[in-house]
Amino acid sequence: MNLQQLRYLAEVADRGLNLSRAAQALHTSQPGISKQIRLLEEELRTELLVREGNRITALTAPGEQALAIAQRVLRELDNLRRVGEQAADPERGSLVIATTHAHARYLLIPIVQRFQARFPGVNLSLRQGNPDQIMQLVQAGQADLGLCTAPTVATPDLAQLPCYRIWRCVLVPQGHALLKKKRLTHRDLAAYPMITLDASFAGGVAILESFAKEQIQPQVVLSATDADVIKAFVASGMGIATLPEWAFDARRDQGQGLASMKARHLFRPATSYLWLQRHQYLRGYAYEFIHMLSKVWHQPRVQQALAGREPPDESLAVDVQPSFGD
Amino acid sequence: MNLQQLRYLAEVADRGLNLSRAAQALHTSQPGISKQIRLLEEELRTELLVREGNRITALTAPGEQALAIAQRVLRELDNLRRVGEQAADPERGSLVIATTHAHARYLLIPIVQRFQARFPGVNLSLRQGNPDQIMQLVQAGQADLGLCTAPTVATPDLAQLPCYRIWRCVLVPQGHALLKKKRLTHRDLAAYPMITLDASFAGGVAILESFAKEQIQPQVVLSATDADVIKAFVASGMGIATLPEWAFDARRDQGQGLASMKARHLFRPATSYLWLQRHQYLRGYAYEFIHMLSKVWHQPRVQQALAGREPPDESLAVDVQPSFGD
DNA sequence: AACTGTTACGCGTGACGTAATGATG
DNA sequence: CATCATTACGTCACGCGTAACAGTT
Repeated sequence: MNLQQLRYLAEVADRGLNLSRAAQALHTSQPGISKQIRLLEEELRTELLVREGNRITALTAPGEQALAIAQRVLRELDNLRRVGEQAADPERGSLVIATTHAHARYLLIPIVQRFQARFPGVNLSLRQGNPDQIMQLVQAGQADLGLCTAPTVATPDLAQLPCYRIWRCVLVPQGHALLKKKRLTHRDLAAYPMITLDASFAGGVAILESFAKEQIQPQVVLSATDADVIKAFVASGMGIATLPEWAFDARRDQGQGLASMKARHLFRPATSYLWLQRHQYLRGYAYEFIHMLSKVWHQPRVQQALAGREPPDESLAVDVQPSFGD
Repeated sequence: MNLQQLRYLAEVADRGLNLSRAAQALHTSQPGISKQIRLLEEELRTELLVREGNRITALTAPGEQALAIAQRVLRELDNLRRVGEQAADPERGSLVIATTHAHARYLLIPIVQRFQARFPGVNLSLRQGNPDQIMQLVQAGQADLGLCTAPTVATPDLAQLPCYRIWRCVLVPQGHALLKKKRLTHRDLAAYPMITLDASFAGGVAILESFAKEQIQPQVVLSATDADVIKAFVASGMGIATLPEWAFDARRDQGQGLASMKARHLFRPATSYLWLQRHQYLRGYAYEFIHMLSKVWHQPRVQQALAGREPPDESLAVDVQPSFGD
């Protein structure tokens, strides 16, 4: 039994049960993979792979379990490496954050700047995606933390830290008829074509549900995953939209022919969460980053949430104060 | 990075940070251990052990974390081996059960017999101890399952499955004055010297608390960890005792000059739990054994409890029906 | 043919054990 | 001097790569 064997098994599974590709990905020879996996099977006295002819078509039942174990072990080895890095140089390393366009563009920019100034040695990278993709990245250990509203699929092994409370406003072109209204209603909005967030975003779904509750059918002409795209469409007169309040920058967006209207009485706030893999070691600066995101989440509380068995209280989510640091 | 290095690290920690003893325990040379640990430290670029002169006196902070990781990895490797064994021969293997004397002697005997008949290839072994020791065995992976009332110390990573509801009876010598009473009271009992379970047993503590609630001070002359010892003392006239109802065998114990009296109105039932290490793979026959213990705990429910984040409902504990299969 | 996985074989690294050295109470 | 840990060194095994082979599409 051998670490390589576990690495090989995991990689083979990752590459669609193709030894050649796994070998390629690991920069090693293909017979080596074959041999080591056979040795592992021999030691366990169990076939892990289903071989048909000269193909591998599936994992056996014990193979599935072995794979799960291998993945856990490999994750722990990653953690061990991080422990070393943390001790060797706490200020140097990398941090991968998976989040949505809107969070990255409007919330993270000032935070990222402060973080970079504080930790110039940390290689910070952002990955964008929809909530499902974000969860997947965090789950797989390809991102250290995720930041987005709750996704449509349940995922185990992820801790869910309430972070921001997101109020929506309504975005209209300047000079739009709605601007004369003192207090918007669902019915007012439904009179105009609407642009929403993609259904993979909780924000998008929540808005639609709030209309459904009023028994009103809004006319959705387009859905997008990018707040800037939505703005551009609204500016071009294609319709009105809802956006997080902090995604509207009065200073700049007014120059683009846009105006925003309060809508807190129409839409309940969404919550965006910080997502962490329970079994992934976090570098010290990752805790610092989280603390910069929300003062609520200092290191001991994060660790408690990671260890804890029930999700933390929703009320820990804080309102976002608009700050355009760019 | 290497499995051996992790094994060595764990063993060194286990042997009081003594390389020589670790080498001895692992049937290998002492310089080998030294070398490998240094290699690991070199790779992580961090000292894991605190060396003073030519002694190792402590683990560094990263060393502590590395040790924890190493232990998790080693546990997973154990699991991997078990997966192999399970697949290779589901009916052959070993099963270690840690429990108290009373459970072993009065509850487990018939179950063990049935289990042995069903799985003659399984090497079943029982380890006795008080609840704290039992938890420790399960926690360390030295026992596959524990069966006892709740211990005095909290332990993480253990799942706690309510199993039995234990009613107590009062044990007196035959012809004892108390036998004339129709319905016992705390005050009646306090008039006689009493023999209790050791304080490390929840049972022992619970009985004393029930007296405390009545503001009555029983006169405890002796505490023991063994139901048979208690019986012997009672038979010899040293005092009266409380015992689980099923620990009194009318057929046999009456011959020994003992009698039992109902006391369900005096003492609330205790709950005994099945304890499982959340991260330890259970062989198929282990689930069978658990099912024999209590029909309530079939495999899917056990697995759910292992994965679940909150302890299962207390009401899953069932009354024990006395059955003396020996 | 192109692509798969397995078997055969030779090479070199690296883990191990023995022996020697160093350090400490 | 007994008891540790570390350094030095020779040996052997094992993991790896190349090459040849075998089974599918």
